[in-house]
Amino acid sequence: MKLNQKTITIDGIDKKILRALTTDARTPILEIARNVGISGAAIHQRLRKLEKSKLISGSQFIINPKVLGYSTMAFVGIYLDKAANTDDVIRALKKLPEVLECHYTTGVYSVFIKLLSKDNVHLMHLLSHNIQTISGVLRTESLISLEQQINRQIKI
Amino acid sequence: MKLNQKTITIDGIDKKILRALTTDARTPILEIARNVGISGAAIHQRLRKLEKSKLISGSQFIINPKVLGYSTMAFVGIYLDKAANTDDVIRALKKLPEVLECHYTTGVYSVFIKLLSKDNVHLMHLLSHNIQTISGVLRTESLISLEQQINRQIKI
DNA sequence: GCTGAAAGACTCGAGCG
DNA sequence: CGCTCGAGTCTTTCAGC
Repeated sequence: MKLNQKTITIDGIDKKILRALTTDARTPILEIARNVGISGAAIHQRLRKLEKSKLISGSQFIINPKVLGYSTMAFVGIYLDKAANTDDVIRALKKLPEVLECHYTTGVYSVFIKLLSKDNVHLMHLLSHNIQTISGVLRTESLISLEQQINRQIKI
Repeated sequence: MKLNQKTITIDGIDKKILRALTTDARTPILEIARNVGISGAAIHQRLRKLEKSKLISGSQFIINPKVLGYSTMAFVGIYLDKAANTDDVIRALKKLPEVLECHYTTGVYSVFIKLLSKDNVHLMHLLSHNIQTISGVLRTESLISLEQQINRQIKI
């Protein structure tokens, strides 16, 4: 398999490593080693190669927001006025921990965000007090996720 | 800090553990142990408690899609016809590896997805050949992310 | 909820083919 | 270059308090 950046080649062993570690970042490397039939050190070296190539950009434990009381996910399209400084708006959005993603987008919105709130009251408060009050924001359009059925990374 | 599920309490040490491991899932537990002043075994036990409470729902290595040639992220709102079986549509979307998220939503769309494509040609192909051909799908509206400035988890 | 100890696993350097 | 081997460190489990 040929890749983009500096044409790294990943083989079946690399794929097995990636599949194991994208499912569970704490999978014992020796367990993978036994499955593919090479030493743990070799797996470790391949991992460093994959990290160096930027194919792996890190690892993280996944927090379940529901346990923290965050049960409402919403997507919000933001309209900016012509004079708005988009960078300033992004900077203001970064300060809101509830904002998980923020995108410059084509289409009717200038900025499109994904956020988590505790409930609809909290969402309304975020919109009216924290987002619509940002200088340059004209208005917003929200889309509430009632249920998320797919959440995954790109397949390797 | 009181939490939702069975009112688990997490203290400052738990927060430090979580902050370390949500940043890098392979952070040595003994390093965290030295920072907070208790034994590695104690950290480990707290981790098991956090996992048991479902506050931690797993861990994963993060794949950088750009290195795989996936450089276009898009959000697609999907209109379904009245007779459409939403579950069947979701099932069809699950088969497309490019679809990373899928939500039932309020508002004009029935289903809202986030997807990754290699480029605009690939995106157009996905829309016209793989998504708009799903039985029940009336039409779609796309929003292309030109740049993603925020990508994070909820703050602990 | 913590510690200490032991077995197994991780990580890194050195060196082989 | 990709592999193995081995030494030092880290993880994980368990008994005990």
